[in-house]
Amino acid sequence: MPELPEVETIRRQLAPRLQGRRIQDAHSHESGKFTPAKDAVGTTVLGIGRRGKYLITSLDDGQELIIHLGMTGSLAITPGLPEDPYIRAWWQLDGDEFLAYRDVRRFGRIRCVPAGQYDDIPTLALQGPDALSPDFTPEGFYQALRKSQRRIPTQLLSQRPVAGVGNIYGTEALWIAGIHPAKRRISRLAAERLHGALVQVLEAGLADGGTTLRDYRNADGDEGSHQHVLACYGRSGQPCLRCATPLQHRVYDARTLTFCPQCQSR
DNA sequence: CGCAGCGCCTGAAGGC
DNA sequence: TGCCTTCAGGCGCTGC
Repeated sequence: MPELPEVETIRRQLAPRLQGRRIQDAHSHESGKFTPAKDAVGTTVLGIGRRGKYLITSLDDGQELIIHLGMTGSLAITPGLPEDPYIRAWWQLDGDEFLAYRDVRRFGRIRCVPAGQYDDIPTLALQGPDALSPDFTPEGFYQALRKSQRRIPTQLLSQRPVAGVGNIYGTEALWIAGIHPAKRRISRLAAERLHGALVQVLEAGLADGGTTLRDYRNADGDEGSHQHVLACYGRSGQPCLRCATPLQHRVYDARTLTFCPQCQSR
């Protein structure tokens, strides 16, 4: 699933190739999740940014084209239109190139909105500071976590205390910080540890070009490599890399969380 | 307003 | 081999 490192990898690849390009035409799957793709036709791309897991493309008519990749979304610039039943939207660029949005499970979402107007995209409107921005501070993170009584992993996935974290990197960070996934309140010190762990795992994931478990591909169609160094996610039953205790997994709030029963205390 | 629960989706994997 | 069930889970929506 594309989380911050995967989305940022794609953003860095697309930015130089999309900037200044005119969008000649567009087409989308009939679902309302994707039909706003057409609203970008006739505009020119000014630049492409990112907030959390949202790609935000600035257009020269004052709109922003907003893309969330969901679980299985990917983007690629192609010389023609690929024969692929899972292309849910495409934009035709000048020079007969296409920006193609592929999403097998259709959990992704495309919107076109006046710049900065995110009322119709609640998660984007309400999300916290991007995890790799200077606005993500240990103290601010601690204060944000204190506002909710939900379990810490659930809070992370809500995007409200911090933006860009999904189950993979969240699971890794909780393992590094030694925080049990059932916890609802953590100390200031633990919040500082979790803050540091989140930055650490997200930067490592980005340096590895993301995590490819099954679907994720970058804009060149390549896999990431961070799946080879995951310490906790997907390793239930295998020995903890710190203490050799077998890792366990349990479902909390409809999400599977893997953790070390020894190192991650309640 | 916070939050729990559900629905959206489809391919892969496991059981029989 | 083939059918069926389960699982993966980010996010929007509904209703308490």
